Amino acid sequence: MSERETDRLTELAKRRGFFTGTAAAYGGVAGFYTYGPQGAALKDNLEGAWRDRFVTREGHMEIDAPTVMPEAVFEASGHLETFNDMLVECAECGESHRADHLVEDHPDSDVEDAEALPNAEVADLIAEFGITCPACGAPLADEPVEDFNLMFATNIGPGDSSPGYLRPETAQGIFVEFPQFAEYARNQLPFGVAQIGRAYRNEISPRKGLLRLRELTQAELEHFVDPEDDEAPIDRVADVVLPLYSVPQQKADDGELQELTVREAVEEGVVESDWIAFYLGLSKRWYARAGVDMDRFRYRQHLPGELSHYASDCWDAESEIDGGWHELTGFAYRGSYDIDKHAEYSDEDYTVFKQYDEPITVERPTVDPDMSYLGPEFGEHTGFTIEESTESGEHVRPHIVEPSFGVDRLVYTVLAHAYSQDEVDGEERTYLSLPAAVAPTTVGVFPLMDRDGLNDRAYEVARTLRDAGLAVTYDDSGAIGRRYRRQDEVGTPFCVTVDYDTLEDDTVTVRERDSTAQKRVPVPELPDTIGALRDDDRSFEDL
RNA sequence: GCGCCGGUGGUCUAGUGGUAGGACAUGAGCUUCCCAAGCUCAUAGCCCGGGUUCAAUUCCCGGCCGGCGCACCA
Repeated sequence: MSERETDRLTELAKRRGFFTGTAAAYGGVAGFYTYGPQGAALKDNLEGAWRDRFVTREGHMEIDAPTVMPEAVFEASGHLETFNDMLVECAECGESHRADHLVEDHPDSDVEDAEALPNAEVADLIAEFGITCPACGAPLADEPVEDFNLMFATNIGPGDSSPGYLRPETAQGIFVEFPQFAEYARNQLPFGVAQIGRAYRNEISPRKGLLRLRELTQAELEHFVDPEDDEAPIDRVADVVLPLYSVPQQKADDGELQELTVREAVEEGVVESDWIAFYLGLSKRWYARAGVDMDRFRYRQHLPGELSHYASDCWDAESEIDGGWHELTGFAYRGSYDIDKHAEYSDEDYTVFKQYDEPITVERPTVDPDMSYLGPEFGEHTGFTIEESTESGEHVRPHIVEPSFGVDRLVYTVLAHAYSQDEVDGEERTYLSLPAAVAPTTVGVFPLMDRDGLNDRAYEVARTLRDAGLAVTYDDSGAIGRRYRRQDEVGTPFCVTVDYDTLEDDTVTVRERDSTAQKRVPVPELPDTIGALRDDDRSFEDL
């Protein structure tokens, strides 16, 4: 898609009600978009499709956690520390730099983790090394080092004694409640907990419409697995071909993708975790059905320096828009990092009890003194004993496999990949070739003429289709061709027209968006037929 | 956050130191028996604040928003 076409998409999105910048009446605010009726419906359908695929059909649990969490949660998760950038601003040119990076990169410096130091100390080091602004060369010695945290801060209740943050990812809402969710899973690994919800990141400079937002929607799945015993069910997706862009390929710098099946990727070790490989396969199929163009799609492995603080390996699903690649989903292998941290910072038990096949006998020191009795009697000389005991299992910390989908980016990709133009009867036509299952409206219903009872009959047909649970738009304004074009622009896959024959034989025409072909269908069959077309149970050609 | 460019009805755009014109879209009506036809009428606009000026949509400064480049993207 050319740059020009992206501009056209943005224009169409605003004009037709997919998305628009928020609060334009007050000058607008960067990084926030409001979905109009079409966009909200599309997004809702994509979320529904995600839920169907990654929750319902996998037997996982879906939960709904708050968007505001107390500070302690993010102390434990590491976001308070690592989601924080140390910035120093040059007084001369105004350029902002990562203060910790400047200190670490200085030739005289042996500091390796400046980010862990207090800001004042980093400022002192800048002065000590005589570090100058990389942009203009002015000394930075007297400039303060300030935190810029990408989390939105707030206060819980009155006053500032109880700080909280808007979550930067939905995941922590799952991790922090892990003990409870494990209980719901009857303490049996593996199990998955999913959540669709908003997350917030106070981006320095949000851009590119829906691709980089300050308030975004994530669909995240945290799959808790036993790293020793649980194997991914890759047989289910073994033959799915993955377009892989691994670290070695990225370093080779020729941009070549490696096309491997899921099974090959695992067996050849290109994708280290069989669980990650499984989700790459499952997701690829799902993306294709959701309307992502598989010719503009790849899985790219994170480079070592790119990995998040919690991840040991990560693959991103990326889509191509306007010649650039954009992340859609991160498939991260988080190890047991998150529940380790919450176990460490809280008093909760973040383990699952794993029963051995055979109980084992161990010797270990036990201490269970009754100090109220022993203390006064023996003073310091309270001892402990070694006892033999039988253990039937052990407490383990599961590893976490996390597919984390950016819903807004998916919406944008699907729209960009659906954007199409062709010519009908010598007239240029713009249409969105959205899959019927995710299109905001499934069927448009029109009277050929707004008279002679056609309108009343058409309205009845629309009513019938709505009663069947279909998303219907009724339109009786202007010429029929104009109404077709309107629906084309919002991606409505089918249009039903009530004409004079309808009054005679109770059939209507069904017109398909992409081909503009038409077929006659009896009205009584219409709800089932349209429903089957939407669900891909029937094809238009076979009508 | 920095630099460059931009901001005129819902959308696209013309133009001006004396408050604006078009196209498309939308609504009403006429016409119209399947793909943005035509006619009539109607609704609707100079991003915000400050400065210069008798007068600012226009010139200047700042802000906000957008595009591009840089930085950033846990």
